[in-house]
Amino acid sequence: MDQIVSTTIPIPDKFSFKETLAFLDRGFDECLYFVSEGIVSKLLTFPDGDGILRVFQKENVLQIELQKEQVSDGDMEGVKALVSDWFDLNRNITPFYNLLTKHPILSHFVKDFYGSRLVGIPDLYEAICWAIIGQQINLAFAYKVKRSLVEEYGERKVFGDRVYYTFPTPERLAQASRKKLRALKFSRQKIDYLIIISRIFANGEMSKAILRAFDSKKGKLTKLMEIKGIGIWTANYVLMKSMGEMSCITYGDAGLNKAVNRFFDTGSKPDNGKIDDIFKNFAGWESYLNFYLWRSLE
DNA sequence: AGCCAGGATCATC
DNA sequence: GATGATCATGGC
Repeated sequence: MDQIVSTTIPIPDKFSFKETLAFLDRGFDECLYFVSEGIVSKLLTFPDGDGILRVFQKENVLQIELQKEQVSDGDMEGVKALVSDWFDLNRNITPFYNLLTKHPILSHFVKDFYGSRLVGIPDLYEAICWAIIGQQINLAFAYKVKRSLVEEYGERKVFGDRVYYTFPTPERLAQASRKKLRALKFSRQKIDYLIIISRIFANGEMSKAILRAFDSKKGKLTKLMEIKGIGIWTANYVLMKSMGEMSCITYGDAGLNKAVNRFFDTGSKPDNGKIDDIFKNFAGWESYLNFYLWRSLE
């Protein structure tokens, strides 16, 4: 019989759980968590077994619940850290809002998305794989490909009337069959990327700790881009979504270009110079502007 | 039906 | 260091 243990996180200034849920539940076929009735739930793996995480707002706190056979204090500390990381709770975004407020064109983002935090992908390996999957295909299709991959190679667990999955481990995907991956609608190129990256992670040659050892963003970008399949877009995406880097721009991003075209009188495809021009007013907060521009497409 | 998707690589100039 | 072809398939 499972235990259910709860803890809370105070709601920080300029944080809206509702906005977080709105981003998490954008209508795509997400397979790694559920959003329903104001509750996010997700399967997590621990060294001694699986657990279900549930997060919801209760008055002025975020309520965190972990359902697991045996919940330790360490588990709860880990889960709190995970949620803070996932929803970027430990950040004072007032400086970003100050920059937005005085911007001639984008100031309305403050009220449009008040309290919207940059929702991350805390697991670096998952973030990279997801970025690879999403390269050059529409998001609806990308989510379907991710689902098929997760259902084939991830861990599956039934809780109540729901089927939960975790993202596949690098060890597992490193040995995935190319033929199967082709059947899951991966291109040959992406199969190569996926397997190479999985081997690198399985061998311990890439990790958050390894990236953190580079103190500059440029160092981290370079390290990531040494890996086949990771270009400028993926590297920035990953640093933004998984490493808490605040000055990332997803150069070449189709959605970013669309949003920029909507608000600025740039030609059809804004080049990097044009993008830099727009982002230079948000030094240190480029990732957030990037995220808000994406959100403006919803 | 045809162009575009939250790109990257390799060849070629 | 700039372009162009290629990858692959679904969405709209």
